Amino acid sequence: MTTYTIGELAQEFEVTTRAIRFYEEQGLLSPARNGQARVYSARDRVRLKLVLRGKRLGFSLGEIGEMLDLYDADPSEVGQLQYFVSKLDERRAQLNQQQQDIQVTLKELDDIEAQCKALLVKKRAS
Amino acid sequence: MTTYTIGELAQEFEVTTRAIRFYEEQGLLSPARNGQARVYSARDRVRLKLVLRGKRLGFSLGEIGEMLDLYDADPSEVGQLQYFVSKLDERRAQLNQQQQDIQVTLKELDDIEAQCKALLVKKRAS
DNA sequence: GCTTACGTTTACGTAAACGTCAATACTATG
DNA sequence: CATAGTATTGACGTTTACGTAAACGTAAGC
Repeated sequence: MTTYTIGELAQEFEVTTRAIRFYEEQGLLSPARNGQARVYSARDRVRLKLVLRGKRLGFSLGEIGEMLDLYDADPSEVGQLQYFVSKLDERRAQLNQQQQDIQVTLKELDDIEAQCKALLVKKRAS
Repeated sequence: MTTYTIGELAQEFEVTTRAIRFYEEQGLLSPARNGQARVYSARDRVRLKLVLRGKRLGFSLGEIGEMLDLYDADPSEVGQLQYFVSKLDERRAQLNQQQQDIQVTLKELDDIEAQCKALLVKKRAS
């Protein structure tokens, strides 16, 4: 059962220990303790990974928290479960929107680069 | 030559006028004036659209500013042009990373939803 | 000419996401 | 055992991206 110190995780994921502690303060992580020192399990590590992925996607820590809840919640009541599925759809819609945005933007970058290359050829000719 | 008032744009894109003025303050927009009133051209509208798309992708206004520069800059010197292309690649890398993140996340959402549906079937059976 | 609607600037307030000390504790090593 | 390295908990500071209110200008309609 491998564990990690806060410093190890910070180094692996290139974040500061301050950030990791802050995520804990926000309820996104809850590592065990050895005395007063934090001890991170494999599960904690995965959660941190998910947090950082969420950040790269531009989600707030609050939203990321909701997503983490989706991952490990076990909705016992059917009503809750349906609310749950609606939350999933919400996320999916956001992510699909992002995908579209990205594709449009990537295409635009291609166009710009093409113009640049054309310009370079022109310059080389002159 | 169609133009827009700040209120029209705010309504169309569902942002506050305050936000639009703030984007201007940050150098992302520079509408013309009629007296002291702002007058937005089609180009300004496009830029606002790009700003909002950038936001949906989680970019900071600073980064969005750089991207806007990429769109309409005309790099006259070759050195600048190469720096330019490197900037483009940088953006592309970020967007590709985001695409990967999204696909992984979407797949995970699918898995979770499948579990939910299985759970619903189970409940219906009981 | 007064109200209503929309616009303006100026300025202070605020939430989010950490950064940056400071003071202290634990552990390992020469 | 003294020092170096890594940890801890406050607590205040900072940046970003606006919100919010105040005080005022202007054009339209009754």
